[in-house]
Amino acid sequence: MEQKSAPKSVIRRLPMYLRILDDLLANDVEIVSSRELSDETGFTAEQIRKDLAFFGAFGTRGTGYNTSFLRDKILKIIGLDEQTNIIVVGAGHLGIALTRFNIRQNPYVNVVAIFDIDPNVIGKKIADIEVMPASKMKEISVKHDVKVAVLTVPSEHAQTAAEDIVKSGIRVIFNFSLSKLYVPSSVYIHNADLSIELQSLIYYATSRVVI
Amino acid sequence: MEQKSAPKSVIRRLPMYLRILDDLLANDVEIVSSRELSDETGFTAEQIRKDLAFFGAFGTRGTGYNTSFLRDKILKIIGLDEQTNIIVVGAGHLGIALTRFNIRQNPYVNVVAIFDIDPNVIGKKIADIEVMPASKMKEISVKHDVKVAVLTVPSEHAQTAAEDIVKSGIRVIFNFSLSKLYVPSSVYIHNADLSIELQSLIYYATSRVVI
DNA sequence: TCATGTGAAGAGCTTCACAGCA
DNA sequence: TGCTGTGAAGCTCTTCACATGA
Repeated sequence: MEQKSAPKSVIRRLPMYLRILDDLLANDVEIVSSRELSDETGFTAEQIRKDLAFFGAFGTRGTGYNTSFLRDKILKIIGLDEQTNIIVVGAGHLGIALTRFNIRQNPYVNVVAIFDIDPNVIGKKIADIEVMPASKMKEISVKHDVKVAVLTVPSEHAQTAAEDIVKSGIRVIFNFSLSKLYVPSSVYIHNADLSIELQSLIYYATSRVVI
Repeated sequence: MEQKSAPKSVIRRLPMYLRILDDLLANDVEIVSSRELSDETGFTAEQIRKDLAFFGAFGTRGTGYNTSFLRDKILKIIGLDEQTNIIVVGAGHLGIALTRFNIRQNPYVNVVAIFDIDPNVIGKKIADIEVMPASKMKEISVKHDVKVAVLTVPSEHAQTAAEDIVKSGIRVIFNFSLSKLYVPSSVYIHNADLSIELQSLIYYATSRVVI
C-alpha cells in the first residue's frame, strides 16, 4: 500500500488517537486539530501531523481533521475496519479480566471463545462467551478466521498451549505467560511482560529525582 | 551516579537480562557472554555490551561476565537490591491475577496489601495478602514505605483511587484502568494500555506478509 | 585467541521552521 | 488568518569495526 513500512512508534500511537476520536464522535465533535489531539495524548502536534501524514493527507489546512473521516482512515490502516476475531487461551483470573475488559472497551475486537483444560471451567460462560476445551481450538479458529490468540495460562502449560495455537493456524500471540515460547518464525509473539515492566518502573520510582 | 541519564530503552532491557541471569544462577552457571545473552533475548550482543558498559565495565575480556556479579550490579542499578514494597488497588480479577503472578515471579517486589471498596471482599486474603479498605491506604503505605501502586479498579473509580494513592505519598502508578488520570506532575503514571497494545498488534496480524 | 569495551557511522524517530492552502 | 503538510536539522539509539586486555 504505502512505500516504506510504517514506523513501529506510529503504529503504537494510532490506537491512542483512535480512542480519542471515538470519544469526540460520541460527543458529536466534527472537527479536531492536531493541537487538540496533542493536549489529549501528550504527544506534540507536529508529531501527530507527521504520523497521520505518513499515510496520506487526511486534514484540511486552516481547519483541522474531520473526526469521522480520520477515524475511518485509522481503522483501515490498523486493520480494524472489519471486526477482528480473537481467542483467549486460559480462563483464569487474567483471562477473565482481559476478556471482560476487551469486550467493554474494544468495539473492533471480538472474543469468539475462551479455552481451558480444566473440566470444572469448561462449559461455563464468561461475559457470555463460552469456555471450551483446547481440543476445539482449531475448529473454532478456522471457522471464525481468528487472527490473534491472547495467552494467559500458567507457565507450565504455556508451551503446549502455544503449540495448540500454532496448529490452529493463528499467527499472532499476545503472551501474558512468563515463559519463552518456541514457535515457528512465521508466528509473531508479543510479550506483555508485566513483571518486567514493573521492574523497570521501579528504576524510576527509586532513582528519579522529583522536580 | 552516572553522567548522562540512562536511555529508557536500556532500562527496559535490564530486567530481561536479570531474568536470564536468575535462571543461569539457578543452574549454577558462573560465566555468561554477551552472545549467550543475545541468543536468549534476541537483542544483538553489541547492544547488550553497550547497555551494560553504560553503567561501568562489568565483564572480563576474553571470558565474559560473572553471572552473580552482573546480577548484583543490575539489581543495584534498577533499585531492586533492597526489596521494593508495592500495593495493588482493586481486588478484581485483574488485581488478583497480578498479585499472584508477581508474588510467584518477582523475588524483588513485595505486595504489602491489596485495597478495595467492596465490603464483601475486604478482609479476605489473596495469596496470603489481606484485602483492606481504601481508608487504610495511607497508613499502610507510610508504614511500609510503599513505592509503587498498581491500579486495577474499574474506570469509574479510577480517578478517586488515584487520588487516594497520591494522598498516601506514592509517586509511581502502574495504571491498568482505561481512564486518563489527573494527578500532580510529580507523580509518574505508566499506563499498561492492554487494549491499545492489542489494537496495534492487529496491524501486524492483518497487514504483515508472512515470509 | 577470545570476548569485552568503545569511538564512529548509520538508522530511526522527533522537533523545528516554514511553505502551502482553505 | 489558521492549521495542515513537509523538507531539514537534531537527537537518540543501534550497528559496525576494531582496539584493548585477560
